[in-house]
Amino acid sequence: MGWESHLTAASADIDLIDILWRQDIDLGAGREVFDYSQRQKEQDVEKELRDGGEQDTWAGEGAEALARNLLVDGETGESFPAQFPADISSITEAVPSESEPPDLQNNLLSPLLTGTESPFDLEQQWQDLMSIMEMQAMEVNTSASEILYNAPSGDPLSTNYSLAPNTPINQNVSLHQASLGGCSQDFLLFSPEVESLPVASSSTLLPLVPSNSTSLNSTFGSTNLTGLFFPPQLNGTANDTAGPELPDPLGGLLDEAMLDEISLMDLAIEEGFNPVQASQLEEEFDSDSGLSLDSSHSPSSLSSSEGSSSSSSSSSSSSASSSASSSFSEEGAVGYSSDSETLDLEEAEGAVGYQPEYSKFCRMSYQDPAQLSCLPYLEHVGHNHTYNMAPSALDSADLPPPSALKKGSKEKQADFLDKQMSRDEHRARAMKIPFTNDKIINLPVEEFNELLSKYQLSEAQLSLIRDIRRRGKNKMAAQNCRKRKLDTILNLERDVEDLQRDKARLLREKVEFLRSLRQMKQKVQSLYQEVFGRLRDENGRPYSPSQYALQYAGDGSVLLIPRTMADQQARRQERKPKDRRK
DNA sequence: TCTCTATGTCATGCA
DNA sequence: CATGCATGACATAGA
Repeated sequence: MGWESHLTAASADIDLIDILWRQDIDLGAGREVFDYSQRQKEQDVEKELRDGGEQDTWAGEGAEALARNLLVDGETGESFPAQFPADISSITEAVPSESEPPDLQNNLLSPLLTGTESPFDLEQQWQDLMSIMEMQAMEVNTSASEILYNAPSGDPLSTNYSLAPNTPINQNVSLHQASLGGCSQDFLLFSPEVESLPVASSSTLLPLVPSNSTSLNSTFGSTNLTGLFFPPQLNGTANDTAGPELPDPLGGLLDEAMLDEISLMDLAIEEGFNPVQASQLEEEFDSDSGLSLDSSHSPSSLSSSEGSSSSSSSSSSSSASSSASSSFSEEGAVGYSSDSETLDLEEAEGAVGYQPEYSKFCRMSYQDPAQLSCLPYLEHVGHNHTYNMAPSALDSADLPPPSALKKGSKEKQADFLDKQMSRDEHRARAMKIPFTNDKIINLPVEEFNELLSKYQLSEAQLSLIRDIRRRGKNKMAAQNCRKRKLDTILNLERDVEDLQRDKARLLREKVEFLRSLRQMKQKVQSLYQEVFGRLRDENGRPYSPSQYALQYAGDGSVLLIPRTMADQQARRQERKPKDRRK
């Protein structure tokens, strides 16, 4: 499909979003940029980013163009701002197309062409170019539907790039052999639309291939160089004239899944990374982390695999749990807080088992403290069973409650002590249990059984003791459990923070990679212009960029092919990744 | 009075 | 099987 049709539709079309996104892959712009629900919010950000300079322009230009109907490349979906560096704009204006008059091509000069440039320099540049292509091949080759790059493993310079034997224009002209005119003033730049060439067009082919290796297969598997060589600005100039859409081979360097997350986050990072804002943005990105998310921001880009912190957190929490448990044990907390509930004698005499309702119905004015003080177990009443109260605090906390002001000091104290006792302590007192709850609960089983054997206890007393022990242990267990749970939550929060930091760092690195990738593309582009501009036909005249283009074949050869064939091939190959995407 | 938090307790499962 | 521990669920007190 052509880009124009989509652009004219210009509505919220998913296909258009896909296209724009794909074409902006090499620009570092994520799919989110094209999300219409998000676009409005992002426009301001993008505007700021664009204003920030050329470095920041590329990231959001697709969406910007979509929103403003700016110039958008019909092939790549890439828009370009009106202001260009002079050299770039001159190039883009002159990029030839079928509808452009040929004389426009004369405006183009390779910016790198100089009369003093030595052939060695050119070779060096060509070597660089081939190296880049090889890198590209390694990344792109894995995709069957992707344009095939079968870069030669050998030294690129050792490759003999020659024209196909049956080309009507020239035969066996390698790039080395091609007459490299010095600084031709009327050097014509090529058009960026060219991508590749169909097999059937071999008769019109002008392959620059390694010696006799120009198989049609390799030609078929050739790769668009123009998308690689031309920066988005250049591609954008073909908007009005060009037909075929051109996938960017270098886009294959970037995993789609990875690029899915490029968006506001990246932009924010590139603007000047703010960890706090980044974290907030990440939360909006994130669909699975359980954090506050806004899926409307990027419905199509939500990566389904936000790093789960379960593993790390579980390990850390488990360790924390053990530490928490041990630390808790060190506290020796018994967990007896104030509880004024007590049992009456009736219960004390007749209680067989613990009845929770008793504490509600039997709230009573217990026995006279003076009497209780005579009981042997009362010597332990003052024992600090308060779970979270320091002994000194307990000792000094003898302020009587207002209700007890009229009572005697002894009574007040007893009342207070009574309130410090737990229900089980009250029950134990009521049942005349001859040892402390602390012992009941904390003694080891053997010692506990020994203790029980020392006394003649009724069945009711034994039952209560067992209940006290059970409840006491469970109380501590509950406290440990809650502390563990709290620690787990804290560890998870810490893990989330760490992961957010890691994510922000990775995004930062990604932006840097994209930036360097763009620079590399620009370099390759200039090298392409350099090489193409120095090619000469049998009459010593340069090839017209509107009619020919260089094409990188899978076997490492470079072909000089007619643009019409390349356009057809480009259309054919453009459909593949799109179908694959669906 | 309602809500929230801390704590105790029970039931249950596991070791 | 008894015991202890862990934990979810519920109840309750108190701020």
